[in-house]
Amino acid sequence: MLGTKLKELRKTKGLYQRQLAAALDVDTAFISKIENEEKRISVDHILKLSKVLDADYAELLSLWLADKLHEAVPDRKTAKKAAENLNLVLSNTKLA
Amino acid sequence: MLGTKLKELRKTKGLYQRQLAAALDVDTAFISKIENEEKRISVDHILKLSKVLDADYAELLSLWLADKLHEAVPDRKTAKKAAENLNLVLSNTKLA
DNA sequence: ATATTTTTGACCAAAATGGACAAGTCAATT
DNA sequence: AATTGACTTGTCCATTTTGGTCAAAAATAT
Repeated sequence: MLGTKLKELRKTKGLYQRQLAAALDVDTAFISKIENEEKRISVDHILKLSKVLDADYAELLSLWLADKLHEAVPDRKTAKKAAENLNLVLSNTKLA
Repeated sequence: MLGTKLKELRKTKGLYQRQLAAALDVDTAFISKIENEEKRISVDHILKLSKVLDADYAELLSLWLADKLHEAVPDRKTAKKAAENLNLVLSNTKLA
């Protein structure tokens, strides 16, 4: 999910992988793998990319989270239930 | 979050760590660390524990997910936003 | 045809995971 | 005060995962 989204964002921005690679200080092979969901991206990379791509960080994060969830819980219904529950849990959590 | 919840569940069920350890085929030291949030628990362990503890799997999963999220995104507000977004993402996903 | 971009496959070091084991602590009994 | 049972803590280890690199191949313009 996230990789595909990143690729879309990059394309509509008219950027090359090379430019994202520079922003993260990695090579383009790595970017390619991220975009094709072969490698997972770390959260601080997401932060940087959200800036370069002018995208909403939290939105990208939610895709990252969705990937994690689906990886761990293949059953979509259960995953969905867990995600709904997550919001309940978090809304009962006081913010600092 | 999850470890603490598991400990509570175990206590109210009047079980010993020993019994959970048996269910997962690990030693009690490991259970102790899970309950005290020193080690992360895997998803299939969660499944087993949900049975032994007679708890809702999806609910436990949501705590597992919350832990993951907070680990990766220390900022609570951003985490919350991402979690909300997650539901949007998942509800637009067709179930198979 | 050739230049540029992207993908693929093999590989790697470093870190994280999932434990075991021994020894220690803490309460409750005896 | 000695023992027992439940839990915790520290150290250690093998295996797996992460986070990439590099070279070469394949697509895609030009």
